[in-house]
Amino acid sequence: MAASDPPSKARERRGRPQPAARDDAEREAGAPGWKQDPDAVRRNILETARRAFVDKGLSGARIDEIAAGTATSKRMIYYYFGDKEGLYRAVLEDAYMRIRRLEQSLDLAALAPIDALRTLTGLTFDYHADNPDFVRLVMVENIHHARHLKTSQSIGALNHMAIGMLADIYARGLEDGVFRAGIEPIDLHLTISALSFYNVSNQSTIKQIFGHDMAQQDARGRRRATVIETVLRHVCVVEADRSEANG
Amino acid sequence: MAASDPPSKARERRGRPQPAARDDAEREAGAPGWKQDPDAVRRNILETARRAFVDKGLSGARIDEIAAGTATSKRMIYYYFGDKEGLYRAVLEDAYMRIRRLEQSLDLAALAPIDALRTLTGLTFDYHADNPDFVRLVMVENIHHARHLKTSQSIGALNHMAIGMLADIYARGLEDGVFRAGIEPIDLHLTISALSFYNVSNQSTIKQIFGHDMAQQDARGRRRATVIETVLRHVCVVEADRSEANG
DNA sequence: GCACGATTGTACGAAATGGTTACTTTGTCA
DNA sequence: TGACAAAGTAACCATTTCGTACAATCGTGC
Repeated sequence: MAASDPPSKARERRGRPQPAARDDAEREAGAPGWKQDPDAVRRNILETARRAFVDKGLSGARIDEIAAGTATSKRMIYYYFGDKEGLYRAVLEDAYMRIRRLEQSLDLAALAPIDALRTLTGLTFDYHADNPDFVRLVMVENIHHARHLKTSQSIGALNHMAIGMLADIYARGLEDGVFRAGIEPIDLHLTISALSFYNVSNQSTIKQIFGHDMAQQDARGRRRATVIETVLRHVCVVEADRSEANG
Repeated sequence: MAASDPPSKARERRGRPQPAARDDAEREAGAPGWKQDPDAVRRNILETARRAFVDKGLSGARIDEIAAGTATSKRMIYYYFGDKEGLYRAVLEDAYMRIRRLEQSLDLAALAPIDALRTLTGLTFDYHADNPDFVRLVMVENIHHARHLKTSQSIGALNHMAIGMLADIYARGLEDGVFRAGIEPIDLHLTISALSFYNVSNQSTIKQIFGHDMAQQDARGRRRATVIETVLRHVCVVEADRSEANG
């Protein structure tokens, strides 16, 4: 196997190759030297690819277009990611890693159950609205029956901890007597997710059919409040203080 | 323009061509004669194409595969639909026509506001669950930024009447004093839609990540009740009789 | 039954696309 | 300074895929 071969899994495992990459600034300046920064090249490719997959879907995205959008070349895409599916899987894994990191940074134990639920719902809503790329990637993956999620090593045993957090909040709320009994945490998660996800995923068709632009700031703000209110009303025993919903 | 040319719009408008098509039964029997049934051929193509687009997306679906799945040939696809996008648009239009027809057949004026809302929500949930193809088509269309919805003549001014019905139900509920004030019908629609849609659209990833199969009958039934309950709790002034949700 | 036009299967072509090879450029160290 | 290895590029190749030309087939009116 020559050095210029596309990296096999064995090769990748053995040790990370050290390709050189022009730093963007240096490249534009036309400076003769470049820094060796494989990670930057990887990230650059990943970001460009994400935009493409998110915009056109897996089959719709074109490797040549992605290559043209990067600071490097098609050769490097195959060098780092093997093939189109490998690139897509890397993009997907990256997206899930991010949301996982965010979840891990959350600590709602200090808040009262109702406030914790309000906060978690608001954050979930905001995350979706602020990261349409993530939403669209998940859409694409669902179109493909989550085939890549299945085969991905790193996402395989992901098991979002959102459920764990929700279960915790819910248990505390039950104990305090502010939440009603008989609700499954997964069900609660589905409700929060659905209301947050749909707002981004179906923006285009909704706008087209109803002329209602959910991306607009004020529409988004109002919708956010409604979603939080809906979730609280669903869980709370009595109509608790949900005057103004905030994160 | 020769007779074998793909039909231009002008030609289609001038008069429907009358292609012959073997009836499935006759074809399998190897009978020499066939009935001329262009509509059946059209429907057959449309149905096969829908399955393909729904399964692989717009770019992922292959014309040759679709042709192989029909009772007729690729030639006829181009004969009737011009090109791949034309075929896709026809599939999309067909899907929206169906849901529109369903909506028009609804008459909830006879029901009390709460019952009407309960019924409408249940029907919406059921329609989505029973027609995953429709849901996936809308997903695909959203991936493509509703580009084809924009350019479609027949869907252009669709303006779902679901909003109108909701507005009516809501107004009556307000009058009766059972619904609280300050809710936008469009907002209500978004909530119902989101909760119904997500359950189908994200089935694959949810199952993969949480091991929760939303297609399962009992899970679906429980979810249905939850969705109805959520909507009612959102709208009703007090916790109305929502013991067991039924359509 | 026969001619004619409508309908359909086959085989093909051109463009696009994923993937690879051969070669140049750049950094480094004796 | 010059040779060598690592990194990068552009041209290339094989295959797929959309779309079409052509001729064979079939129903229908005379």
